[in-house]
Amino acid sequence: MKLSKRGEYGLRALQDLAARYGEGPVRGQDLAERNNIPHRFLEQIMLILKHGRIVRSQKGPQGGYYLARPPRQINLAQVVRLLDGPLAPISCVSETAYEPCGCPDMQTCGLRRVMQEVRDAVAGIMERTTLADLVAE
Amino acid sequence: MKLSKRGEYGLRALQDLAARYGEGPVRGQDLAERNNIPHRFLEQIMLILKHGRIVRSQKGPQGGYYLARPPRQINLAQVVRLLDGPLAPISCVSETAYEPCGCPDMQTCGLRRVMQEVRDAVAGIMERTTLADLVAE
DNA sequence: AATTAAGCCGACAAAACTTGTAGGCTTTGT
DNA sequence: ACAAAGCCTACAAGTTTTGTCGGCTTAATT
Repeated sequence: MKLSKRGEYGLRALQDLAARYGEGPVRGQDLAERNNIPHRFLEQIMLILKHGRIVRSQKGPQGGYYLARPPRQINLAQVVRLLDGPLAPISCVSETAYEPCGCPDMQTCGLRRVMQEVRDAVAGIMERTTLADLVAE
Repeated sequence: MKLSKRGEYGLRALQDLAARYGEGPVRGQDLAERNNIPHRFLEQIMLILKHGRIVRSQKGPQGGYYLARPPRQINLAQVVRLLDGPLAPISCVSETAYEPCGCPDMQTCGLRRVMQEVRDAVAGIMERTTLADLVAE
């Protein structure tokens, strides 16, 4: 049930960007140092976030990264799905990556019911929480 | 946020054992076949569950595995923690395996607050759900 | 125009974890 | 004695994670 470092670093960097929203691009170097993230690793993560249209970037001196939308419009589920894949604990309850599981009868599978409940709880929290919520006091 | 096959297989086997609680030992072979689990892999998993005092076993012919306690007294959190480790998405919100994270200020870390919420939701469901609930119609 | 600071991109690599398999041992019922 | 089961350790292939590296492109500044 773990979030990868990639996911954690990405969310931390975005939290940082959200706190500075509207102040122009933030250097990857600064993001890395402030949040104790290996710089070159973070670079890769920011690239994924860029391709996922979560952030935009500016090249050259005074360049850096900034959020593609206001913090309120970016929720954690989008980010985690992008960096860590589906939220569901097992794929037979995944909304975004469904696959049948090996249980004898899917209708009566108690395990499936519970895992569905877990998925819904996690997705619920992550979908209603935005970067703005992370930054709010 | 995924559960490993090890965890999934273990839970499936326990669900099976719960459905047959009181009927004596169930052969590993049968558990494996009914639930589409590789037999030798399941053997390892059952061993972990045995050492974790979730199941007991009987050697020799007519031997097999059975629950160490009534299904109602075994919750999913115990099992998942044993087979898959801590429930917390990041270790700084783990009850069973706390470690400080790299965020600048732990008190004001919004990410930590949300991950705490996720952990509590997952742990809540898993702790209040027992093997008996899995089997109930 | 040259310099330099930044991000972009692909390749690579060590380490850890997952998902098993295999061999041989021990226990126990018949 | 025999056979059926679990116990235990070791190993191994494949995948994922967690990065590192080199070089390229873009753009601001001098």
